[in-house]
Amino acid sequence: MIQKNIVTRFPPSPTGYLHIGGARTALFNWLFARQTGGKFILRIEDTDKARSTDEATRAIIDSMEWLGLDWDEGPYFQSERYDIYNAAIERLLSSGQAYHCHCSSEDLEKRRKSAMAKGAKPKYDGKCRELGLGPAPGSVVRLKTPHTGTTQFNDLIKGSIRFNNEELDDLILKRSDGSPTYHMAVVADDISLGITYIIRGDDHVNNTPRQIQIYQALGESVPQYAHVPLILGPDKARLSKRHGALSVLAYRDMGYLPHAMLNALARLGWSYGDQEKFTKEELIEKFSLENVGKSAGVFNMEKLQDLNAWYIRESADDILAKGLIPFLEKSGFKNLDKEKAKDAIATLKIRSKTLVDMAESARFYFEKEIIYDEKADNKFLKPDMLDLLLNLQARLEQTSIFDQEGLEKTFVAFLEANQIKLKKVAQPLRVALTGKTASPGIFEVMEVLGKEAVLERLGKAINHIRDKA
RNA sequence: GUCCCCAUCGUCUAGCCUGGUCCAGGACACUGGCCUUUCACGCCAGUAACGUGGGUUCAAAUCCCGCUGGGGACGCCA
Repeated sequence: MIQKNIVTRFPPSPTGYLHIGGARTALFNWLFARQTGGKFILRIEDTDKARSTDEATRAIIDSMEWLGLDWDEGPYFQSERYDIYNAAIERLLSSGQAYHCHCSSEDLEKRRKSAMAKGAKPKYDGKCRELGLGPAPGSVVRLKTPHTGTTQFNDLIKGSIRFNNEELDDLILKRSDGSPTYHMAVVADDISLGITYIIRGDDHVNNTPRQIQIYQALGESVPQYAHVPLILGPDKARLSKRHGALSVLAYRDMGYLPHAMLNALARLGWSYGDQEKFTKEELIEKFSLENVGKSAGVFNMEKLQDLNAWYIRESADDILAKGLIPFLEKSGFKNLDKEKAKDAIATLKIRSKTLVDMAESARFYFEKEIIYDEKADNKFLKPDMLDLLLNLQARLEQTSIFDQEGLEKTFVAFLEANQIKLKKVAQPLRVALTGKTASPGIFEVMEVLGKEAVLERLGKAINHIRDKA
């Protein structure tokens, strides 16, 4: 499998954000290139001027960068490469492999419809094929394709795929406005960039024989193809906007780690035995087109979430801090104490599914004033706890060692003296310190908060209980 | 409609090429239990699938054919 000079590419059209299907295609191309020591090229297919935007280009690049999919060349912009396409069209024209066609698009549309109505495949009828017409305003250039025989290729994922040439028609290479069509631009670009492996979505299978015919007409060697099955929505229909969050960047904003995303994307359609989790290095080492499945799959958000939770647990605190702080800032906590944030993260990481989640549960650490959850307040901050809490307050005031170990010792003594179980004070204290009934371990919370804040919050809770009585 | 592709638990998948070791394995989700200062984590257990009909064979999830179902493509979009 290790070959030199392997070149792959990812060619999104900047008509929208990068969605998870595109991201997976990019990932597979990237993995294949990295694994073989080849090159990975980014090319922006912006020949459709009406629909392409700079904003979309930006979003695609941001997404790639967030995922860590770096490219060796590019981004190339097709809109800047018309010379290459025009040269190819000229070559085809002068060798008689292409011809000028004067049929109008309205006319063609009519003929397509009537063919469909008759139950035939709507294809160009070849009206201008043998007319030997020259260029004219409004005319296009078409490829003169073979009518007989078959066009076949060996797909690296799906195996041998064969089309009867009579199914294919004379596709347009150059539009009436002079711009190249998608097929022409892709093939000319892939030739000029030396692409050897084309890994793309399943929806291009039908385009492949047409593109192969262009390679053949140009006398160029055809690259290897690998068509990756599409990603479907939960309703098994093709993924679309109505399925919700599709943009890669949306997952970033929901607090997913890029590596979790990468791992989830890789495992959608590809597998390596029973292994579920892969480092980037393992992905590069173990990926293979051979192990990409043939059938379309549904993107499983729950699995992504599980993966994300796992990677959060595994990540170092300072790395998580970098990711988390923007989310905390977004919810209004500016100029945070980074050390405290790191300590907070250490207590939160095993119980957070996403960074958004974590930022939410971290609030109490940074909040000036604890707001008690109503139910928690009613259940645990009751007058009959007053004596015990006062007793605890007194004892904590005497305590100088405020780390988990020291606190545990203090509590053991305190519990023994009062003949109670930890359970009895832990919940009221938790509510006093965090406002909620669920939080990290009580000693962890106390250590991160520090003696001063603990006593302050405990004091407030005591006053709050007194107000009730 | 025509062409192309696909078909294992709810979902992602292993197994299929090289039939027997598969009354089908893993993961997520779900259910129950254990652990426990709460919530989690962790651990243990459980529910759950070879679309269907035929053929080949001593033997089929695995090979062949039909059917059904799903997806994709049929643009001067990419």
